[in-house]
Amino acid sequence: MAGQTDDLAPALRMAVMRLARRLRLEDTATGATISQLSALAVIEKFGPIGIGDLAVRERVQPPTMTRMVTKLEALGLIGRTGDPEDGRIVRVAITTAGGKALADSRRRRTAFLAANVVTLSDSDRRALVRALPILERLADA
Amino acid sequence: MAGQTDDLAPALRMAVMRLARRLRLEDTATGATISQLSALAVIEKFGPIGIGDLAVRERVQPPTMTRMVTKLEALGLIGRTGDPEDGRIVRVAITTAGGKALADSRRRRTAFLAANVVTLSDSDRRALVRALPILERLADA
DNA sequence: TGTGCTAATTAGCTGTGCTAAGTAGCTAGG
DNA sequence: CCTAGCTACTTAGCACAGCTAATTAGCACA
Repeated sequence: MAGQTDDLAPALRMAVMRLARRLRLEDTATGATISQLSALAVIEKFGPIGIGDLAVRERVQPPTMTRMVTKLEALGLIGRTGDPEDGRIVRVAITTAGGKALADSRRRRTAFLAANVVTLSDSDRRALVRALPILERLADA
Repeated sequence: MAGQTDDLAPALRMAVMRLARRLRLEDTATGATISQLSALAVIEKFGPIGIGDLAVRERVQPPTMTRMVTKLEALGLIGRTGDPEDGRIVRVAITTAGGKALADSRRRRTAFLAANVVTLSDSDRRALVRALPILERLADA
């Protein structure tokens, strides 16, 4: 048992990286990429939001977010609006097309994982449900 | 309960991607990158291995692996050797420098996750231990 | 011999991360 | 008022890692 928990961090690390890479592959049909859609989801949730705040939430440097925002805007999925009170701030908000794309892609992107999740036993699924908030906490640590 | 499991796939997807991105950031001091070290670990484990097999194991296309191998060789972490029986095959094996680098980096790379894992309750840790093989299975599905 | 298959590579594209440096706007002190 | 410094974003340029398409080299077999 000691060995199990001692090895937990490296094993978890490897499993998460592998699964992430696997999930990344299941994208591609969408037009937008995983990272773009992740940012889009944050934009949808947190309304008109500044580039810097968005970068912090996505744990990315501002220039990276500028580039992603530029691409999302070119795709018509978001709109840039200036802040009326502070001319330095550029706020971005999701468009109706963006919301639709997000909903569509959510369904599609989840398909691979869902298809495999349904093959799990109830016990395994419960274990994942239990582990999920812990993973989220680790990601935000 | 139904809601929990219905939402499992998308929520898990998001958590895994976020954690993976976070882990990627904790690298960088190493000299080699996450992907390179991941490949290096496979090379260490599976001895002299062909580029194609390596690519399959890492779920990557052959050209990607060729490039990574080239870089690892330039760093002196692996060596290329031809297969005596089949001239098409290029086998790679880890060097002593590579083994050392791998051991060093494993310690370092795991630090972030380990540091946060120790703050978890025993119950949470057990939940992760339980979920780990399931994540691995999903990654390999 | 030569045809077809396999393994690896090369070439070139895209996306995503970074840092450094530049621009535009706000804010506070003189 | 105006300038000095700070903040927000952008631009420019680098590296890595994924991909596909096309090429090179070697094997196998008729």
